[in-house]
Amino acid sequence: MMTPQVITPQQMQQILQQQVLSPQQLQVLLQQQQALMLQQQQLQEFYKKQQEQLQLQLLQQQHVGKQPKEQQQVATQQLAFQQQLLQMQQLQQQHLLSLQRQGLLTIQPGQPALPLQPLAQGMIPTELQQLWKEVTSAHSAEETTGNNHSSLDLTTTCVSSSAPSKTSLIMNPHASTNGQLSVHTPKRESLPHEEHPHSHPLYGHGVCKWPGCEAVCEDFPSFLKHLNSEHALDDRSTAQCRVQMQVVQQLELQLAKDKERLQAMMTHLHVKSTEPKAAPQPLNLVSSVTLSKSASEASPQSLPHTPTTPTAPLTPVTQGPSVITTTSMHSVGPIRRRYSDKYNVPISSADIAQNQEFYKNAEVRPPFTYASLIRQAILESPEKQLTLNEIYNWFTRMFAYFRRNAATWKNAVRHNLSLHKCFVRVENVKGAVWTVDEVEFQKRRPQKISGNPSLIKNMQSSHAYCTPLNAALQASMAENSIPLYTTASMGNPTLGNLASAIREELNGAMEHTNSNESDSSPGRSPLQAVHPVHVKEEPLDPEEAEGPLSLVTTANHSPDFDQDRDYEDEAVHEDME
DNA sequence: CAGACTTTAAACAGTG
DNA sequence: CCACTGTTTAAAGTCT
Repeated sequence: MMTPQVITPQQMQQILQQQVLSPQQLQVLLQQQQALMLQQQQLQEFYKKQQEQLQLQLLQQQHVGKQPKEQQQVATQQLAFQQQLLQMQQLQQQHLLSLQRQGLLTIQPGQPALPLQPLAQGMIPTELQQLWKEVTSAHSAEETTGNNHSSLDLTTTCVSSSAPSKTSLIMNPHASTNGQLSVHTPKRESLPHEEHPHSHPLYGHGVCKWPGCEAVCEDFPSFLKHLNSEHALDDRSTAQCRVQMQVVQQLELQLAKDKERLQAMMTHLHVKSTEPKAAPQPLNLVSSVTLSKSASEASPQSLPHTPTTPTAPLTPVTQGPSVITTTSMHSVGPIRRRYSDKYNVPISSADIAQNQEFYKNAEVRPPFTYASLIRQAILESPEKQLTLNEIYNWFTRMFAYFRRNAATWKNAVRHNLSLHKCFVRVENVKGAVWTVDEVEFQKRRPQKISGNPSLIKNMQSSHAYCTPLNAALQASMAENSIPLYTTASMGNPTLGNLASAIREELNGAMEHTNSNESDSSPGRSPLQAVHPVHVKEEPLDPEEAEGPLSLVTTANHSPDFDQDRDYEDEAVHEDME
């Protein structure tokens, strides 16, 4: 019941500054959001039915094609089909969740979300990196058709090819209200809460399901009261609606794509099912199971004591559509992964910098070693030296992930400082500060980042085993998510710094080449030029909140920003939101 | 398989 | 005594 995807007032402000909806627009959006919930249910049903339908068809095909060999092929294809369908189901949910969170994090309303450009492919947090890679390889052919994000004509794509009449029947099992699947523009009459007097898409299990809310409401009237008071037509709600709208758009876009894909598969099987070539993803039927399993089981392992992810293991992906949890991050990101090994991703500092915004807001574990992060923290400082506490502060400032489990990662930081020769402790007038011995650091560059065992295990279980199956899902996630990350503000002066550090890490990990540009001039990435601010201020005073930096992270209790202890308690606070 | 490396945990000492 | 800092050891896991 944690609500990690809280949208902070500051974020709200930012969003609102971009654009504000008119009440009319808001109305429409509200309806759309409600309809989205319905859509989800309908689509779930639809996919299930569709799957059954497919099985029937394929069985028939088997009967027709007598030869055993042929049957085998068909069976294989069938399985692949089932995978695809399962994928789509999961995709629906995952996508909703993820986008919802991501959208809340970094969406910039004024900016069109649709130009799906691979802006941040190198630095996409955690799985998104993999996702992106797989997208670009597996999905690259699919040119973005997605301008008509608003139309979800299920009836045309999937259905038409094979079983038009039947599918349309099963499409909406509880279509008592709208007869056909009017996914696109929800009709007033079809709103769920009008079907059932006391059911509301924004209300379930005694909690308000307004994105980021989850206030407890004992009964429906109190919920309505809450809804009217807390989510009235104001700036905040407006902005949240905007976000939700983008979520919907992305979902629709993705769905359209996957439908297309499915149709292609179906068409392919229908027309030439005797073709020697097997289905696209013949390998692992288990993977669909594994996917959800790994998502739910691996998470607790990877974040053993992270109060932020309690819902991850507990919330199966098959939850109701309106449930928004940390699962939305799809394994919550604790997967540490190098970007370079398997994929030679060109990495631009822009990518990195843009991604930093993500890490500042999302509790995703940054895919960098402690040593790299520490080094970067130090190099970012005006005098290339930091006290331990300042390093702590940098971590919490720059990475939402490090606002929790302070005992753990702080210990790790200290451990790294002591352990690595590249970190040199210097006695200062005011105490001891830590510096970086760049030579030493470079020495250890060539080796690869391995990272947390459990994390890696997690990654492997979910990636290696499930890769083929996940392709579509991942593709969709990546495709839709990436732009969202990248739209965030670029004004942070330290972006370039971290960017360089990260680039550093990447360079080292990739080729171990040309590693001088970044390390010798830590803050001088192109991005930094835009914002020359930071480096000047408060070399030693951790209490001082640094203007641009603190605004996102401090959300609920900005004054205490630099006191890490607050972050440990943050779970409690955030739950109140 | 060994070695290098990272992460996490924990014990311990010194200091204010 | 406590909290913080810093050092050190150990275990577990990955990667080459």
